[in-house]
Amino acid sequence: MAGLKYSRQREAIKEYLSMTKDHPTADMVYMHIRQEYPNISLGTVYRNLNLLVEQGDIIRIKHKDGGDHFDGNLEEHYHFICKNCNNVLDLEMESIEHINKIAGAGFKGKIEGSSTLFYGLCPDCMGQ
Amino acid sequence: MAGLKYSRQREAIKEYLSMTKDHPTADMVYMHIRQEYPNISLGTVYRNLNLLVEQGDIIRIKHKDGGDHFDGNLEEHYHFICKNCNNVLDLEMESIEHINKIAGAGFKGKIEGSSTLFYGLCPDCMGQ
DNA sequence: TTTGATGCAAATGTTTTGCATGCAA
DNA sequence: TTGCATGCAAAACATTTGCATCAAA
Repeated sequence: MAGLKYSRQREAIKEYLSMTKDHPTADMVYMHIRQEYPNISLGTVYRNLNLLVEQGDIIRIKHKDGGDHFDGNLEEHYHFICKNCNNVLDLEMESIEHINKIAGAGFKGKIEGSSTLFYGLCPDCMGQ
Repeated sequence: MAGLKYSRQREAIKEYLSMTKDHPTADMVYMHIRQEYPNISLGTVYRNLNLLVEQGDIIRIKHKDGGDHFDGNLEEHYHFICKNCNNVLDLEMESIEHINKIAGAGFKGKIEGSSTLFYGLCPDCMGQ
């Protein structure tokens, strides 16, 4: 009954997010896909981004300023936001999945996961 | 030159957030403060919430659905969001501050902090 | 053909802002 | 008095949604 149909727009969005190392917002995705599909609408971009997040094909990153950012990199990794330039970077670091056990220790509910966002100054902004 | 002036509205907001165990949104804060100050405007609530976050008097929690939530509890603690009822709960758990060191290990920038959000099912939603 | 996906535009929900007035210092 | 804070309303954003049409299956 689910019945998901193929759409080239959705494929293009997924493809773009899996290739880029940026962490674009919905609007940035829209701007990019528009180069290939000039008629695509922002609504379609939003619909597909939500769909892809639900399916687990991409990750949604809640950003302090403006809207959400999206990431097509499915390998376990962590994000860093520079408080100066606001860029989102990938961090190369060992897993911190153990924090879920720590959180679950005294909790009567069920911890299914967690999302961590690191912040500070990125390499480029270090020298002021 | 900053010159911050006293305002009873701001005090009321701060007071409310430091007392309640809920994690209200801007609108919920507005509704509550309105009982004491019927003329307060939503704009004032937003202005003061932003101000208090900047000053470190309260914490902003980015929630999946709808707007941000706010917390006046300044002691180090962690938050949990139930994927079923969407409530925000405080978690009693040991510190996981060490993850900042882990993140900083191979990073050329500067990690100043992090925010972690746990999610899953809360005790009330466990039995369906 | 049947039904999900799209483009377009209008609608929604949240947060910010301009401005005249109020109030703290 | 000076100038930050407020109330009000309009504006700015980000995101969602209704609907007629398009295109997979």
